[in-house]
Amino acid sequence: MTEFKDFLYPQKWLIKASTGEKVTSELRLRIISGWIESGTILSENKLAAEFSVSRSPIREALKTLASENLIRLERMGAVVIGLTDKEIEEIYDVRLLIETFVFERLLKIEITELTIELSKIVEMMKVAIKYQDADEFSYQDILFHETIIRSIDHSYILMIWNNLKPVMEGLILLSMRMRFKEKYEDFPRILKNHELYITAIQAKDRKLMVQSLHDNFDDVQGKVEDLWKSQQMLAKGVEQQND
Amino acid sequence: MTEFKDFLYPQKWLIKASTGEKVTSELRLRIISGWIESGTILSENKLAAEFSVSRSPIREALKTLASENLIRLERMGAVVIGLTDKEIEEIYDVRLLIETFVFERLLKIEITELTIELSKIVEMMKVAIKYQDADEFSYQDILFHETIIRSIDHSYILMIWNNLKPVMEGLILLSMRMRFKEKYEDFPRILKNHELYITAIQAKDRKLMVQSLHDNFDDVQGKVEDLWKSQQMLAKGVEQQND
DNA sequence: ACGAGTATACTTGTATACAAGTATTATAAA
DNA sequence: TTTATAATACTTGTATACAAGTATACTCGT
Repeated sequence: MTEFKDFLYPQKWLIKASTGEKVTSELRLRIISGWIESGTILSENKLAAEFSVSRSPIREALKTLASENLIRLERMGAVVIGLTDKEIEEIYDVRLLIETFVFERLLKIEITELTIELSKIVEMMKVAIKYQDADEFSYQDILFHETIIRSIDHSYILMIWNNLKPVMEGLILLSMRMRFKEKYEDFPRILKNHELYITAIQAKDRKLMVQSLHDNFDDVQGKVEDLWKSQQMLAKGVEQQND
Repeated sequence: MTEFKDFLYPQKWLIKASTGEKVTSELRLRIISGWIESGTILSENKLAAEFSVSRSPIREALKTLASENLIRLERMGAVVIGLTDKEIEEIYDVRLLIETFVFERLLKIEITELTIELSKIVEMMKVAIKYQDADEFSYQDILFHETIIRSIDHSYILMIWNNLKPVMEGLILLSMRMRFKEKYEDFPRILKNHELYITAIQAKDRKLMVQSLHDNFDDVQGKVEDLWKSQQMLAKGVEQQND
C-alpha cells in the first residue's frame, strides 16, 4: 500500500497499523467527510486497485465499517450509508445515553485519579490549541471522553463506545480542523466546558454534569451542519488536486 | 466444512449462511456455554483444522466475536473472555438502557401496528411452548425485543442491539433449552411478562413498562447462574460423547 | 423491432501461498 | 548447572488463486 499524499486520516496515527487498519481509517474518514457520497456502491476489487492492496485488508475494512453503520453489505457491493443529519443526531443520542449512565456510576466510586487524569488531558488540549494542532486536539478530546467511560470498568458500555468511537473521532477531527481555520474563537468555550465537566464529576453534581454535557453537544452538534458543508468543500478540493 | 453432529447452534438457522457465519455462530455458543473456557487461547490454524475450513472464515469469526467482547485479539492468539456473572449483569444493564430509551420514543409514535406484530409473536411463542421447541421459542423471544427496538427507526440504537443480539440470543437459547427440560413451569410467567410489556406499550404506561422489564430481567437474570452450571454440564456431556 | 436465451464480465466467499515477526526450545559454552 | 545464542516451530497479515453465483449485454430467432 503506497502512502497517499491526499489521505484525510492523520498518517502519524497509523504508523504501527496494519494495512487493513489503514484502509479502514481512511475509508471511514472519506465516508464521514462526504468525499465518498451516500449511496455509492463500493466494490472490493475496485477499492483494492485504488489502494494498491489485495482484497484481504479491504474485506476487513468493509466488515468493520458495516459494524459502524457507515456502509451496508449487500449481495453485490457495499452501499455507503454515510452520515445524514439524522444519523448525527442519533450518535449524540447514544453518547448522551452512555455518558449519563457512566456518570451515575461515577457517583458511587472514587474519582480522584480520574479527575487528575482528566485535568492532564485538558492541559494537553490547551497546548494543542496554542500550536493550532487540530489533530492532536481531536485526539485529546476523544481521549477525555474515553477516559471517563473506561473509569467505570463496564465492558459492555465500553463495547458501545468502541463502536461509536471511530465515527466520533472522524466527526471531531473534521470539525476541529475547520474550527482552527475558521472559528478559532470557539476553543475557549470548548475548554471551559471540559473543565465544567470535571467540576461536575468532582462535586458529584448531576445537574451540572447534564448541563455541561448539553452545552458540549450544542457546541458540536449545533454547528456540525455548517462545518459539514465546509468540510465537504475541503474534501472536494483535495480530490481535485489529484485529478 | 463438514456438518458436526455436536453443533450447539441450531443447524436450521444456518441453512443459507456462509461458512464464516456458521463458524461464528458455533464458536460464539461454545464460548457462551462455557464449553470453551475463559482464558483459552484460540489459534486460527487450530480452529481452521478443527472446523475443517481455511483460515479466511475463521478470521472473520474471530473478528466478529472480538467486536462482541467474547474474545480479545492479541499478538499471538485470541484470548477467550467468555461471560462471567459480571458480564451478564452488564449485558442486562445495556438492555435496560436501550429498551428504556426505546420506550420513551414509543410514547411519541403510533404503536398500533407494533402491538399487533408483538401479539402475533406472543402467539408464536405459545405454540413453541406447546410443542416444547426451545430453539423456536428463543427465536421468537429475541424477535419480540428486536421488533420493539426496530419500531423506533433509530440506526445507532439498532447498532447497539446488533452487537448485543448474538450474545443475547445465545444466552436465551441455552437458558430456554434448560427450562424446557427442568423448569417447564416457568413459561406461563414468561409469557405473562411479555403480554404485560405489550399492555404497557398500549397504555403508554411508563411505570408498568419498567416493572415488566424488571420482572423480565429477574426472570432471566436471577436464574441465569443456576441454569449456567446445568448448561455447562450439558455442554460437557456433548463433548464427552465425542471423545 | 422485440423477446428469449446465451455469453461474458462482473460479484462475493473460500482456500492456499507467502512473508515477516515472535516465542520456544535446543544446543553450546562457561 | 546455568546462561547465551541459534535453530525451529509457531503466530498473524497480506496476496493470490479458484469456485460459484449474479447482473449485464449481446446475439439470434421471430
